[in-house]
Formats: sequence, C-alpha cells, structure tokens
Amino acid sequence: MRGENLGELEELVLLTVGSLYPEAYAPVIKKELAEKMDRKVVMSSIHTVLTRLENKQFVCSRFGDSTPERGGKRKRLFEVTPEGFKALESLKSKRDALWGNMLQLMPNLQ
Amino acid sequence: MRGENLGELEELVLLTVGSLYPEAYAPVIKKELAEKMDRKVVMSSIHTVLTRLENKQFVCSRFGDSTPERGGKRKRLFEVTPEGFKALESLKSKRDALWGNMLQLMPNLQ
DNA sequence: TAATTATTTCTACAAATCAGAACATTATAA
DNA sequence: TTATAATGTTCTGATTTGTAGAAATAATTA
Repeated sequence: MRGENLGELEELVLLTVGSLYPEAYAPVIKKELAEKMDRKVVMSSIHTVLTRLENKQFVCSRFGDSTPERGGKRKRLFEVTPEGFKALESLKSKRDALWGNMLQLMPNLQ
Repeated sequence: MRGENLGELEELVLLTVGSLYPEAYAPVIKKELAEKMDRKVVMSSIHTVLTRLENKQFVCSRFGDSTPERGGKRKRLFEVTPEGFKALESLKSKRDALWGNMLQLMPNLQ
C-alpha cells in the first residue's frame, strides 16, 4: 500500500458524500450508509475516513451556516472533488468490465 | 472490521476469479489484476486474500491435473461459490444505487 | 451561568493489505 | 543425476485501513 488505493469503506463514504450532495456531513453519511448499504459504523469511523479522503484530495469541506435553529457544533459539509469523482469512475468502469467477463463465463450462476 | 465485510482487494480478487473461470489460479489472477485493474500486488498478497476468501466460503479450490506439460507445483484452481457470487452481486447493486443518486445530484461532474 | 444537544476531534487498537524471503514440489533440460 | 524453471506455501514484519469510545467544541435553551 502506498496510500494510493481507495479502501472499501473509503469508497463507500466517498460515494455516499456524492449521493448526498450538497448536504453531506458525518451524521447523515452514517445514516445513509446504514440504510442504503446495510453498513453500520460508528460516527468516529466516518470522521476518520472523511479526514483521510480529504488528505487524499478526494473530498473537500467547509463549515455550514452558523445560525441554524438548533444546538450543537456547526456541520462540516463535504463534497466530492473532481479527483474523487475520477477515482470512483475509474474503479467502477474497471469493476464493471470484470463483471462482464464473469457473467459471460459463468452464465449459470446468474 | 468484524471480519464480515469484503475488503477492497478481496472483492477485486473474487471478481477476478470469476472473470477467469475456470482457470483462475494465483499467477494469472495477479496478471489479470495488473492488466485490467492497474492493480499491482505481490503474489503473497493474492495467496493471503485467496485463503481468507476460502475461509469465508466465497471461493473453493481444487488442484489441477498432475500431468501438465510444465514444471512446478500443481496449480491450485479457484472458483467463486454461489455465496461468493451473491456477495458480489449485493455489493454491486447497492453501490449502483448510490451511483444513481450521485449522478442525479451532480450531473455537472459527469 | 448551567444544561442540553449536535457534531467533531482525539487516542488507541484491530484487521486488511503489502513486501520480501525461505522453502517445497513437479517437470523438463543438461 | 543434477540443474533449472515454474509454480505454490509459509513466515515475518511493516504500513494502511477500519473500529470504538471518550473527550472536546460550539451552538441553543433554560
């Protein structure tokens, strides 16, 4: 590992950030992951991954408005960067190609 | 990690085993991963992952013919089990759903 | 000011992945 | 018979990725 690959959870979180645009922040990412992917993780895992994704330049972040009608810290909102999108796209297209081969070779399992 | 998720490399190797049916064994898996996925890994990583996948019942293995026209130990051939195929399918369909949402929300990045 | 709420940050550990080396096995070549 | 080539296995140790809980922070409400 030379820090260039996207881990399993990293990819999922990145994808979720994209699917939640433009209101992606840790708690809703956690919720979405649980609901859509059956993937239960604690909040701090989401944050850890988000930080790593930001270091890899696959997401960028900014703080939300400071006067919402609620208590609590400001939301930290995340967005997928063009680099992040490319990374996702590249993974998907390659995986899809392998899927195509597999379905062709083992049509009985479909 | 509670040992129940399919890691990034585990998924790729599993998919590659399927796409190479019925001649999937470590060296060609390594080659295929490098060529189709730009994913360079050393042989021992493939073995490690294959062993884990077999423990998870996502692949099964048998030894190849003992009289091939080549030197070396017998090939250990791997196949995706129905459970393995289901795991791949489940991941794919969930990820594709997130992809759909993302493309809808950020069509500018396409 | 204190309590409550929502979220982020810190810290530490576990699991997955990576890399290289030593060794075993089988067939062919010398 | 010995050497060589082509596998495959196993081990050891390092790095990256994933997990979990506690602590800290910032905003609102009492």
